[in-house]
Amino acid sequence: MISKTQPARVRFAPSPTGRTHLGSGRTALYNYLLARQTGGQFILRIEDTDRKRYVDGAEEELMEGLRWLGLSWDEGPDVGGPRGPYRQTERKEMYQKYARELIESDHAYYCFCTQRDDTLSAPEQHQQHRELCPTRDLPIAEADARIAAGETHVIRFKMPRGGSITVTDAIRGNIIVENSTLDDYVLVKSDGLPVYHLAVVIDDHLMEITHAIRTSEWLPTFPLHGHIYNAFGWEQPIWIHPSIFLKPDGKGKMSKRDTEALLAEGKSIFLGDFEKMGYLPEAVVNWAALIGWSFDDKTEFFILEDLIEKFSVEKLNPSPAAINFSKLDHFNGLHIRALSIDDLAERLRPFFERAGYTVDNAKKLHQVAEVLQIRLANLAEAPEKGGFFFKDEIHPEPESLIGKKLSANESLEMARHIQTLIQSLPDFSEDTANQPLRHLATKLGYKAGHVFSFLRNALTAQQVSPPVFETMTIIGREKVLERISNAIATLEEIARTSP
RNA sequence: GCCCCCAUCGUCUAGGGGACCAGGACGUAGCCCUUUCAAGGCUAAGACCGGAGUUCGAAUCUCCGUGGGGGCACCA
Repeated sequence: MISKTQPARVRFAPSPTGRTHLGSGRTALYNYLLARQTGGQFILRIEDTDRKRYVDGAEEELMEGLRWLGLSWDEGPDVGGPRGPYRQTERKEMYQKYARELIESDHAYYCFCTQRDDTLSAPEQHQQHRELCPTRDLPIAEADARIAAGETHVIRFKMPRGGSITVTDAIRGNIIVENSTLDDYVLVKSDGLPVYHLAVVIDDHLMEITHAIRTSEWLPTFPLHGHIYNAFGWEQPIWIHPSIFLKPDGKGKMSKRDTEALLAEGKSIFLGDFEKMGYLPEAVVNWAALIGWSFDDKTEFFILEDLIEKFSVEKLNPSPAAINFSKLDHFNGLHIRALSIDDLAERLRPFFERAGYTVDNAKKLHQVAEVLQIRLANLAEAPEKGGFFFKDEIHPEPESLIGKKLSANESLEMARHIQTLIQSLPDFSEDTANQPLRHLATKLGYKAGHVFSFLRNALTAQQVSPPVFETMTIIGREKVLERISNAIATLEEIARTSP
């Protein structure tokens, strides 16, 4: 049982090698939740030791993504902190010092082998480095001399030949691995920078990390990390390995090709894309939290504050989970509906503006938000569903103004009656306008649907729209009458040519 | 090939020996509500991978299969 009262020091440690995935977002989220729940610290550490894969701007996008989700960190490269620096390339000297310690305690050795030895036969290529390396047991003094002479080298962990190691994951229990299946992993590269395995151990130790959350991709090298801890004689954090996300069909993890295919169908798993696709950070958080974690057998709607209170490592699910975009849409709808109208209005504003509409009337925006709220699966569809509210002129399809099974002349006649009635109405509320319009339909021998359908098309130029009365109220008397007379003009035109 | 992890409806999951002829959610279908679309309400179909054990009793424990996933870099 992981204590909720002992402050947890946790870290999210991504490498700036590309765009930030939803999976990273979830890992960051779980870390954040544990820190906030226990009153501990959430640390952001940039693992940038791979200079070849470094992508400019990735760090910025990553931070933006975390901020968008609402995950704030207490220590990190931008805000600093007592255990910095928080960028691994800035910690180079520390790693070298500790690596030397490992050499001197005979847990590691200098290796001068070339990166890929083509003189090796095929079977030898598959042999463990441990069995091949000529300098594995070279005296340190001799190795130092070769290094001083400028010979390129790496530092490798000296994996025991026999025995086994037990490492413990909080959601999977003990994992026992034979050392014979492990090899002499490189710890420090020839460029002098550590590889992940060394850096993570040293950093987590020095930063006093109490819980290390990372995905199950790290399980295969988990035993190595255990060995490194043992070599240093350090106490390990509580390890937590949630499973990775699988692509929507459940067949394997997301590849570059998959993410591109997703983009092509208007979906994305990049944190940086959700906002402009109309998703609320609240929905993404809710959705991601529930992939691989659950609270109970019925509660699914959570905001960040709920999750801080309710998250528990014990309820993490060890099996891999396929992501489900329709569930994201569902959560987005729930969170849109949970927003206050004012909040929704302000979040909608940029979407209307980006679509080219001028939104200078706050009251109108508020009304539009109110009427759109239950009709939106995401914010991005607002202009398409409610753009007509902001247009000066609309152009309904002429055919759409003709009632079902009615002639143009009949429709025209009905439209004129509607116009007269609307003009005489004190206002457009459902209470005052509904019955008169229905009576009108009955009196003329049409269906109520004919009347409403005409109004809908005349006022919105859409077959599908918010309810007519609310729409009329928002559009306003002047515009309503203008659009009706425009529609009548169109009908007159049609009636002239094909009555 | 070798190593590791995992295994309940199509998907996400509840379940930690009897409360389960297995509950919830998404999606799907139908119905209700209704001026369209939604939202909401109701209903339906839909799963314990297989085989041995352990036990009075197993979705739950053990083992073996099988299946799925991950990893085998001087990447993280």
